[in-house]
Amino acid sequence: MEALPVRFPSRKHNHSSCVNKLLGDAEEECRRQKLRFTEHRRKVLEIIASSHKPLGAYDILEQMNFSGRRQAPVVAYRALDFLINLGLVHRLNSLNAFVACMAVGEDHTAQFLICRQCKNVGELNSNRVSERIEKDAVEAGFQVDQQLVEIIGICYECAESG
Amino acid sequence: MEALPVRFPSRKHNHSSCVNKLLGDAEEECRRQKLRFTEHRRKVLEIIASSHKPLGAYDILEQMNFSGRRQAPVVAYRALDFLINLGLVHRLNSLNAFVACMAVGEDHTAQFLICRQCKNVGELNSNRVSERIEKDAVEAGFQVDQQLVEIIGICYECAESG
DNA sequence: ACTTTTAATGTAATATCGTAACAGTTTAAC
DNA sequence: GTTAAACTGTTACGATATTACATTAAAAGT
Repeated sequence: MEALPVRFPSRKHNHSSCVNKLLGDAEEECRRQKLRFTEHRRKVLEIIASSHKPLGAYDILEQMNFSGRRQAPVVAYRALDFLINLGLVHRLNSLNAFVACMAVGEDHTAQFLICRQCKNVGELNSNRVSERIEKDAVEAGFQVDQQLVEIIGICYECAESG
Repeated sequence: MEALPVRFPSRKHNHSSCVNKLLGDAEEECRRQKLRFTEHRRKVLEIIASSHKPLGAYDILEQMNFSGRRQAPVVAYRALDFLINLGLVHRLNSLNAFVACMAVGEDHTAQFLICRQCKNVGELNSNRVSERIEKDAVEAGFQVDQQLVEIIGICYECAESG
């Protein structure tokens, strides 16, 4: 059996490189799709990618004060919508918050692992889960467009350190 | 293989009997656990149970004007918390809305089937899904406390009628 | 190059969802 | 009947998200 693709941010992983990777992916994806990767969008992605803890829209907004000026909420939401549509950012419905995607471009279905202790969020990309859901829904007469799976619990590192 | 337990509200199901069943279950459950099934709680449950479409807290509030007087939001939220803890009501995170439980007392894990056309919500109680999620999360080093699964798509009846 | 069209931004206002705090009342337990 | 616990009433507020519309910037067509 092949390994289950899971990304949970380790305490010691290299953060700046993972931010850079995501920005690079974003640029490439925008070039490919002929979309504009504007200042706002870059900034929002950068802010989200710099945290593996989910951020609320207003948290993001607070970090957008480059020009000293406070931006209107809609500015953050517009950039978020864009990034979500591109698959670079995910929305966590149970938290009204946002995280960077950890599996860009892999045509993934994601299940989110939300640690209620350290608040970090990981991404489980289990096709077995998504296929099981798909199959059972279809068997129940339901045609699936979208799956939202959020799993709340305790991550490995938190379990270890008590 | 045994049948997959799924409840999707048919267009022709008997609504008043399903409301009554839920109220009965609630009364019994409260008696058993020595909890108080107060006016507010009964009313909120009745309102939710009378709709298979998810209702927002403020929708519910609007229907609570028995005494002609408008209740404060907190009144609805308090009743909802109570009913959710009892397992009589579920919260749909993707919609900020609430639906009555369709499998009271069955010690169920639920996956919600949300029809984006008719807006009805069904409940899939697939142990295969919940076990698959549990297993894969554990394999990924994550200890699961709670699963939130919301499936968005088109229900059988809407698919049939185009 | 310049016009047209489309996309993105700026800005204000407002809608929607949810909670804190605290005084008062009812119910259950002793 | 007194005490303790749970529930209610009320006010205020905090948090999340969208609408609407005027303006500016970029891309596409000629």
